[in-house]
Amino acid sequence: MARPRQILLTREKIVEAASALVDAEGLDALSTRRLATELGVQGPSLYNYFATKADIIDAVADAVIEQVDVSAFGRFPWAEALRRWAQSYRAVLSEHPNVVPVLAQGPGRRPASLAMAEAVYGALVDGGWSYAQATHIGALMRYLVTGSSLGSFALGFDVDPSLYEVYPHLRHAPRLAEHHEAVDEGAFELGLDLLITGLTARHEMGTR
Amino acid sequence: MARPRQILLTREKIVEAASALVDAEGLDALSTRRLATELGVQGPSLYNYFATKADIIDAVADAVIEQVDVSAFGRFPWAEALRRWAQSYRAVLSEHPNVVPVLAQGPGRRPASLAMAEAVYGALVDGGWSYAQATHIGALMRYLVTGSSLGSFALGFDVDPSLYEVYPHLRHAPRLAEHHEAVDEGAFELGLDLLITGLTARHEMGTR
DNA sequence: ACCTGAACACCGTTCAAGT
DNA sequence: ACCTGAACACCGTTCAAGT
Repeated sequence: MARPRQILLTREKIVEAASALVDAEGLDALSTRRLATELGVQGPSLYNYFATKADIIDAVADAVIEQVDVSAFGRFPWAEALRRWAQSYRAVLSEHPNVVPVLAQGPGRRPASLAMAEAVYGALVDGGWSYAQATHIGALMRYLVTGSSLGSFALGFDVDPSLYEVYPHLRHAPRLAEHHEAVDEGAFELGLDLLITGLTARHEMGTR
Repeated sequence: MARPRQILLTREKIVEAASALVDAEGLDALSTRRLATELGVQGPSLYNYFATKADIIDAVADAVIEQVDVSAFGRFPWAEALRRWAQSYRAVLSEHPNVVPVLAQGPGRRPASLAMAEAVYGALVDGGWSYAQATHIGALMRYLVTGSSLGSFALGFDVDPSLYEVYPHLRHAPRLAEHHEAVDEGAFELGLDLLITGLTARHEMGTR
């Protein structure tokens, strides 16, 4: 039984199954053997479609970025466009927190990530920022979006209450987990507001 | 040969060797067998000192956080203390970029991380911020510090120049790698400045 | 108490088949 | 061209030894 009577896989099917697995159980749950089983196939079959497991993960990550709405960049001034893009970016990443560690590493050579970076830099440069400043602003936005989408600031505190007896100000930390989405979204909105307000002020002052 | 004529390991020796390995070759290079070899010992021996590999990594991460200078919190008003702490935090993380993904997940139950969080929240609350606001500000600082210390914003672009022919605004992206520390530090300083300036303004307006 | 070899249940990847 | 079983060189972890 070592033959294909018919094609069983496509790149799309593999990416779809891998995305579902990562979303449901995390990056660590994604193994080539496990993924293959999920697809009714043997492990090595995947290598007919992807050179390495890292390439599969890259495809999963790029599929997430494809969902980000960059259309604001044509339709609004740079500050408003930046705000709308960042909000869409965060909304998408929040639905796929397990993929965020991959995206936090940078665009790599993923097409959707590069196209998004191109749109952001283009809009900032068109808006009057220098390339150096646009680079800083783009980086800053990525810190904010990826940081708040890891979704783990609140969850990152262990839930064992006895842990916090020594730390008076952290007494309520384990209860953060109950509304962790609100905490991370609140921090994101605060940061976005401070950054855009501050950048707008500098832009108007000509301090660029 | 299955006996200890004398003790070969301590927790400290293990953490030291693990830190060196992670700093030099990255988290993926840290395997229990490899680490044991480095220590002149067999893999299972490590389990006399740590319950799991994850616990070893936690100890490595906490040793990094121990180096962060939190002394500013007693000596300066909240805004200046926050700035000094964030700069020390980033300086320490920049020397250990491979550990940052662990720290980005949150404090967990690591003592130094919890003590640092306690110091930050205490200072903010003493400075007049509500617990809810202090939580947002603390989260925001972590996004900024961990994001910029991944050190990979600039490095995250693939170096193959032919990749960028389609993206006019990214033409110079591969050359970012040459001065990636400066890019990430610049983005961090810009973000820190915008956040602290904005927070100070809100604090003075009583908008807390 | 601490270190060992052997073992278990996994990995990512290669490759010579087979159709 | 695509799928397979077998194999290679790894993993983290457990456990019954041995001292």
